[in-house]
Amino acid sequence: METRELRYFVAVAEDLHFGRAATRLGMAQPPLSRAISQLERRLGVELFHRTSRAVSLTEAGTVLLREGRAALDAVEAAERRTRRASENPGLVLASKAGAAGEILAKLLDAYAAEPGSVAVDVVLCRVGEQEKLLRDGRADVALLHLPFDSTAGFDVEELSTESQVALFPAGHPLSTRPHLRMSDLAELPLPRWPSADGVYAPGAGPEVHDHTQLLQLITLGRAIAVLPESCRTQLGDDIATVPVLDAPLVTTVIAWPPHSRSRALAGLILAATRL
Amino acid sequence: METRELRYFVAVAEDLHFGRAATRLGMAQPPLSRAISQLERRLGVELFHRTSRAVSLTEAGTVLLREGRAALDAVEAAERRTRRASENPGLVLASKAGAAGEILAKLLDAYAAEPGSVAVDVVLCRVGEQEKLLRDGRADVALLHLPFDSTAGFDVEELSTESQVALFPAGHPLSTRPHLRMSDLAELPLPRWPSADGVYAPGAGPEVHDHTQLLQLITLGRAIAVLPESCRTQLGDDIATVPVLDAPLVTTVIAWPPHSRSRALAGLILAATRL
DNA sequence: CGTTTCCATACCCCCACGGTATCGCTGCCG
DNA sequence: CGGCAGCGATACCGTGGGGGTATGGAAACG
Repeated sequence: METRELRYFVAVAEDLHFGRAATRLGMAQPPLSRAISQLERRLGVELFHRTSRAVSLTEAGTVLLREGRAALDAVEAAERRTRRASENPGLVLASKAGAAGEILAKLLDAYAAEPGSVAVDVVLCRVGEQEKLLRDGRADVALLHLPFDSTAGFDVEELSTESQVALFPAGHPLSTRPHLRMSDLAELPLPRWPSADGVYAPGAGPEVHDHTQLLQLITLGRAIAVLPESCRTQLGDDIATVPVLDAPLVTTVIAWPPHSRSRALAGLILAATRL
Repeated sequence: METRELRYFVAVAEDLHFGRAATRLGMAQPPLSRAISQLERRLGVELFHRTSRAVSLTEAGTVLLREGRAALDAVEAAERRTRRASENPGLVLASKAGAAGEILAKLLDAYAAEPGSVAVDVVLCRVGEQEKLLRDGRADVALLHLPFDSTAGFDVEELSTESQVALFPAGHPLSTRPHLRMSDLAELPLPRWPSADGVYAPGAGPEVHDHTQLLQLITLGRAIAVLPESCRTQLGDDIATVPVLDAPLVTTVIAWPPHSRSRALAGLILAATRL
C-alpha cells in the first residue's frame, strides 16, 4: 500500500463524499474514485458502502481509517525528524499553553545548565494537541497531564502530582468555602474541552480550548473550572480558588515516542526526572 | 514520502550496498540509485556518505532508518488488520514458544467461556519476535515477559509475577544446593538470546532462540539457564531446578497496540486481568 | 597499469496516474 | 409522474515518472 493511496482513502473516509474529498486533495473526482476501487481490489476488501446517494464506511474501512491515520502520522514523523536531524540538532518540546508553566521553566533552566545540552524549541499548543504533535514528528517530547491526556503509545516518566482547586470569579458565593466536593459543582457551568479529534462532547458548559480563554470566561462569570493547584501562580485577584477534596489527582508526565532515544532527548528526560 | 521510497531506502540502509539491495528488491541498480538521490533531493537531506568504494549512513540517514522502519511497520499493520477485519473477526495472540504455557492455557479457556468471545489464533514465535508481530499487524495482542521483552509503545496489563530458578542437567554438582545466587552462576555457560533485531551479543554461552532448543542443550550438559519458576511444569526428570534468590522477578504482561480497541480485544484483556 | 568493483549518468520505453467528457442511478420537487 | 440535480462510475486520452539496458568514471588491488 502506498501512502498516496492511504491519503486518498483517509480523505474520502473523513468527509464520506468523493467530490469534496477530491477538491480537498486538489484533484478531480474520477481518478479518486478509481484509486479507491483499485485499493479495494488490491486489498480484496470493500472499504465503503456506496449507494449513488450516500457513502459510508464498512467495518474494514473503519479499521483502515484508524490504522491508516497512525501509519500516515508515522511516515510524516519519519520525514520531519529526518529533516530536522540534518539541519539542527535541537529538540522540540510540546506543552499545553498556560499549563505546566512553572515546571516547564524549571525544566528548561535545569537542562540548559547541563553540559552538552542542545537548544530546545517550545511549542505551546491547544489542549490535547501534544499527542498528535508527538506522533507526527512535529515534537520530540511533550509534557502531558494525567488523567486528561492519553499517553497511549509513548514512553513516560512521572514528574509531579498535585491536587486540584476550583476557580471562581471573585465574589462568587462558593468562593468563601474552605473546601468543596465535586458534587457541589455538579450544577455549575463546567467548561467542555475538545477530545483528541477536536470534537466537543455535547453538554451545557462553554467550549474552550486553552487556558487564557478559560480564565477570561471565569472572570466574566460565564464558567467555573477545576484545575491543578499550580495554576494559582498565574491568577490575578479577580479569581478565587477553593480546594476540591475529591477531584482526581493530576500527574504531570514527560512523554516521548518509544523508539527515539537520541542523546539530547535522554539528557532532557534525565534533567526532568531530577527536578 | 511514498512507502516505495521508504522501502528502497531501508533496503539500501540495511546492507549498505546498492547492487545487493537492488537484487533483494527485484530491480536493477540504476533506478534504485536514482530513487535514493531523488529522495535525498526532495528531503533536502543527504542520507548516505558514498565513495565509489563504500556506502555509509549519515546522521540523518540513521534517523530515517529507525523512523522509516516504524512507519513501514505501521503501514503493513494497517493493511493486514484491514484484511483481517473483513474476512474473520478473530484475534491473533502472539506468545513465546515454550513460555507462559500454563497462563496461556488458562487465558484461552477463560476467554472462550465468555459470552460473545471470538476465535483466538495463537502464534508461538521466537524470543523477542512478539513485539515485531504486534507492530506490523500480524498479531493483535501478545504475552510478554518483563524485564526481557520491551513494552515500548504498547498498552499493557500485568498478569503475574514470579521468581526464577536455575536449570541444571540431572546430577550437576550445583543441582543439590537448596538455593543459589547469580554470582554462583557467573562462570557457567549461560545461553545468549537474540536481541530485537535478531543479533546475538558476543560472548561465551551457546546461541538459542527458543525453549525446546534450550532445554535440549541443558540436558546435554552444554548450557545452564535461569528461567521463571513456572517452567518447572514442563520439565522431565532429566533437568533439576534450584531457586536463584537474587535473580530479577519476571512479570508476565498482556500487551496490545495502543489505538486498537476492538470489542473482542477488550474482552480478551478483561478475561486476562481476571485470571 | 590493467582489472575489478561500485555507484552515477545517459537514454529509452511503457504504464499508471490524472484530466475531461459522459453515463447511470436515485431522490426530490413541481 | 417527469424533469432535474447530485453524485459516483466508466470511457478515453495524454504525459510524466519509474524501471530497464548500456556505459562512464572513480577507487582499491595485485
